[in-house]
Amino acid sequence: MTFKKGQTARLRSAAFRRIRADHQGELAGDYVELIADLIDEKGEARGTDVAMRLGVSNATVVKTLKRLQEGGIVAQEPYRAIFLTPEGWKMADEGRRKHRIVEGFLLALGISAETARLDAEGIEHHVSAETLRAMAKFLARGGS
Amino acid sequence: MTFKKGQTARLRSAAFRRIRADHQGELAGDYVELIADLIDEKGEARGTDVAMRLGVSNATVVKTLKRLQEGGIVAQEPYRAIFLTPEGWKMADEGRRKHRIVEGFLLALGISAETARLDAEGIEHHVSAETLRAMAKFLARGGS
DNA sequence: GGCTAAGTTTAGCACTGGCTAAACTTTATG
DNA sequence: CATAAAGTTTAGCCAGTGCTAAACTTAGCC
Repeated sequence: MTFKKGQTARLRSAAFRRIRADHQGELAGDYVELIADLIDEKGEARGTDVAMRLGVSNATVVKTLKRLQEGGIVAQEPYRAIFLTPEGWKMADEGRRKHRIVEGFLLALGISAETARLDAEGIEHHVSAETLRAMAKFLARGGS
Repeated sequence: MTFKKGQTARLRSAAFRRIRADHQGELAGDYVELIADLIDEKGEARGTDVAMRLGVSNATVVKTLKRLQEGGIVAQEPYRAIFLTPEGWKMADEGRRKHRIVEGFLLALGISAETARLDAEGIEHHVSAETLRAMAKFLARGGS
């Protein structure tokens, strides 16, 4: 996504550009959070578990992990469990924090637990720092 | 995609499945809303305007419009302006309604106008009917 | 130790959504 | 009314994210 600037810098397009950028990081975020959860839960993350929880095939997981590995976010030896690099852990923790706030916020709004979980997963990657702060504040003062 | 290793995995993967489905419709939604806005604003929607506002190239717009045309959402003759089918208008109106609610909700939360606009664009496609209802209700009672 | 089941990776395909460059059509101007 | 400018389309490339089927590795069990 190399947009060489110049007269192409239209204000209106900023939002859509950001969304496309968000989507790029979204998949990485989902993988990393999931891997972190699996490690916390069961001590290790295996490709099959990741595939199952994301609802994709093993092959897709392998391919994606390869990209994430090149990005220095995860580490893995062939046929072995998946680990997170320090960078990966940082990303996972940020993601989980965001997730907690968004889901908690939706619950405070009166959304059902099931929907809150589903919606939070989608919304979490599109929430700016400012909005996240507002949600946290809303939560802190008990949803009013 | 046969995972019967328990309900937990199935439930978790549902969220990610929905997000992938959302993303598919997201692009269509963006195009259609934008085209509707352009028609309302200037009487017609041209490819160049769409490209400019979305921040993508003309060629990308042409290719995407072709798919949307096959989906019966937009109509266009070569070298002419873009129109929406009745289906397209329905989609655009729903999208704009959603958008208004989400953006209004963020403003009511105390988010700045600029951020509200940006975030709403991203969030709008991931908000369930239930959450949208809650946001509308929150708005209706004046943000409390 | 050897077999088999489970788990993992590779290979190859499809589609989406980006891009640039070049060709073509429409429109505006002198 | 001819031609240049603006707008649009086509062609061809690339990367990401999904899939299935087949090959390979690891692990569990006689």
